[in-house]
Amino acid sequence: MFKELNGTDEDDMNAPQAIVKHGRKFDQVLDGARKVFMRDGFEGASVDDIVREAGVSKATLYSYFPDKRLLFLEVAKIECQSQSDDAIAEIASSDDVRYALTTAAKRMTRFFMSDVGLQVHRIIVGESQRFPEIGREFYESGPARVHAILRQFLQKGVDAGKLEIEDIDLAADQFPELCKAGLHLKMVLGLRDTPSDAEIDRVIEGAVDVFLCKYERRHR
Amino acid sequence: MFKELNGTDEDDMNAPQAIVKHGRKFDQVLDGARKVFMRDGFEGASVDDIVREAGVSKATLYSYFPDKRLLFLEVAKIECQSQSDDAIAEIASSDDVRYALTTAAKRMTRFFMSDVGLQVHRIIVGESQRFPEIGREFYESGPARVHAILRQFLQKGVDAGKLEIEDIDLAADQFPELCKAGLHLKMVLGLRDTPSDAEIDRVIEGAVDVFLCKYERRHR
DNA sequence: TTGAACATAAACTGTCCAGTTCAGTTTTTT
DNA sequence: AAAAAACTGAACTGGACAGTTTATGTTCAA
Repeated sequence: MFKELNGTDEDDMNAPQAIVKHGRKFDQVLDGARKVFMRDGFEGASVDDIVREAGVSKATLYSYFPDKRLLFLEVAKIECQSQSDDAIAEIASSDDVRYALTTAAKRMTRFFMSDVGLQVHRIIVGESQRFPEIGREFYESGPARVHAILRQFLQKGVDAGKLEIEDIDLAADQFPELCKAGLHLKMVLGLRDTPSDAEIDRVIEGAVDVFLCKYERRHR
Repeated sequence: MFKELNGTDEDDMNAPQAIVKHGRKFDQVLDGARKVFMRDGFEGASVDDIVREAGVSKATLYSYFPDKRLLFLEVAKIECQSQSDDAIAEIASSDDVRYALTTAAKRMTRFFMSDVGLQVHRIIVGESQRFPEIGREFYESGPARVHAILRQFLQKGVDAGKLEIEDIDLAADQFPELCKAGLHLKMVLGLRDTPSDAEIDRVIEGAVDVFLCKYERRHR
């Protein structure tokens, strides 16, 4: 992705970023930007704040990134990737369906409720109007991957005769929603503090209960 | 709400707004602001746009509202109220639990997916950092009321022996989440167009199925 | 019909901030 | 060590925009 407009393709084989140029202090810039964007949002973050935080001159920043928007997109992309990467990993590790779902749900939910997870969510939602591509980027690298993995897991359960699901896509959409019950919106709006692990566990247990009550194959 | 800080309580009995002053063109201002805020978001909307849209002078606007933030808060408050008012109304009208849930869910969900509903959601989420009170205002007048009504409905079902629920608050949180499955986030991020009624009905049916499978009392 | 309250247009102030420029310094390469 | 490339800091530009002021016009109640 982001390959489209890349006229000057400096390093052929391993171009992790395009459009943006690299240099010695590239990572400093990215780290500073990440910190400030996550703290203040897109509008709230000034480029001067970022260069101060990054310990870099403004000219350097602008030698890497053509504008603030692209810098933000880069940061957001990285956050989104790290999200789904450590949030799901291997769900299929157990053949006890309930246990596997519970474990995956806990990891996922703890990320949803983390400071970074919430702030990414806030910014993406708030800016998705202004930057439509950021909404897609986020969706593809987060929710869509969760959906795909869950879908595959559920299909396996069906094939093994453990689950009974007519509409797997719907089910794969329902489960993550159930995991948010009551907590997520309140957190996003800043109406409560981080739930304890016990609280999350209770919600997850409820989610798995409801989910499996419907979809677990009746053993007779 | 918003009564707390009202030092100068001009009209005693019927003070629909406080802090803000009234005048002939008050509604014009509010309508224009509503339109522009809903189109462009808080940051994206300039006061000059609003007065142009409202057909009113800037000075007039500032004679009603001390600043842009309060104007936005007023508009948001009105939107939030209208939200829950037409979104839920009377759920308890039927004693067929499945039918009542389905009907209420359809109304609720259609609002979630409407342009206004989505835009309010986007703006509130995006600005809840900057204006913490707006998050609470929104939550109280929307989701919290849904929760309360649903809670009451479920309790009635339990009392009547139709439902069997250990944790009613959790259940009342789960149901609205189930109704969003797959659709809401995609809509918020602008990744798909408004779902057809049929599509919404399918999701709702799935939500009610899952929900009642767990919580409907087994009749034997 | 007069005067008080309301409204107007337009220019103005002050601030904030993205992005640029450039002369000079440091680092890397050869 | 010399040349090339990367980086710096600080000042500057230009534009956007919230909020104010002023001088003038309109409405309506008494």
